[in-house]
Amino acid sequence: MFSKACEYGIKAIVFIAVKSRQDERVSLNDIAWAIDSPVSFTSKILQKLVKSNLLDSVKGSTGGFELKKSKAEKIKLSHVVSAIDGDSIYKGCGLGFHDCNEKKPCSLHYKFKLVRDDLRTMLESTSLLDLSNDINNGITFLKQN
Amino acid sequence: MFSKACEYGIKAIVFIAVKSRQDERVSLNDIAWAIDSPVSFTSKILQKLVKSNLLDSVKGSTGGFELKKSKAEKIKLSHVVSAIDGDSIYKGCGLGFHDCNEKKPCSLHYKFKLVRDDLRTMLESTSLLDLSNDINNGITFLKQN
DNA sequence: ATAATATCGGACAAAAATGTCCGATATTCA
DNA sequence: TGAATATCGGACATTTTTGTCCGATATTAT
Repeated sequence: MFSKACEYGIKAIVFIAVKSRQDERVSLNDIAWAIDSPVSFTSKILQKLVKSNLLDSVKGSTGGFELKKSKAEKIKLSHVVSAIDGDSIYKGCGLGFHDCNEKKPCSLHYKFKLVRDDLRTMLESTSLLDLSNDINNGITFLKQN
Repeated sequence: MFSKACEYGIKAIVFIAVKSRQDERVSLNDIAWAIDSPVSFTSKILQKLVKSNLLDSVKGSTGGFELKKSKAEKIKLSHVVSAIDGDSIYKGCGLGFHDCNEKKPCSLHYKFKLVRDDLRTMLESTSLLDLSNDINNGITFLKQN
């Protein structure tokens, strides 16, 4: 479904959202430990999210990553996925056609569209705030052990 | 969403289903032309589907690939996807956890589960016969041009 | 100032997915 | 029987994804 990079990216930004709401800036190492991901690879993904303006980073001794509070409810999962994997997973054709639509539908079009639009709605309506709330309330987790 | 191999695999087996219902056996070259896919790569994918017992192949001069008529309505998209990509796309965790469930749900679990189960239902209820019907009726296509 | 510590950026490495090539094998037809 | 033609199977090549390493840069605290 999502690439590994995207899985790490979602976990990372959600973890940052959780910490940022209590004004804690987190370092790359903290993040990688918290979500159980390879440090250097995670670094690349975070850089991409920073460049996409979804995250803020601070260099130097007490630096790290943070999410401006005002962004937590504005940033949706769709933005994160789009920044890393692109939007074809929730907007594209199931069989990979570039130009598949009602006028010229691929073999899976009608059945796939329903599912894909559900995915799209889910991604576009779920905010980082929503996800960080669930974690704060102990309902969900970012790490298995 | 699906791998390239899986996209080709679905197109290929649907094309074979269409031809097989009028008792036409099709060659690898015909298939690759019909679905606009790289010939040798398609060959590998078809071999996998044959080994998974979703298809039958016949060697020799008038050989090719065919789908036993009785199989067309029994084989669902889920079987094809599972043979090529595995079933994690419609059964697995959205964040890649091996052991994500109601007891220990990942951050995306509840929202993702709804979409994933829709996908699963769609894949498990759509048969090759369904898809070949739509093509026969000129409703859908396997090739863009 | 300088040392410590953090991200940034580019080069590099390994693994997986995608795609190619060709000889071996099986079947049909003349 | 032998030539033609199809899939099969393995080795190989390319591209993308995943992951590592390290010097450069920026910030903080001593």
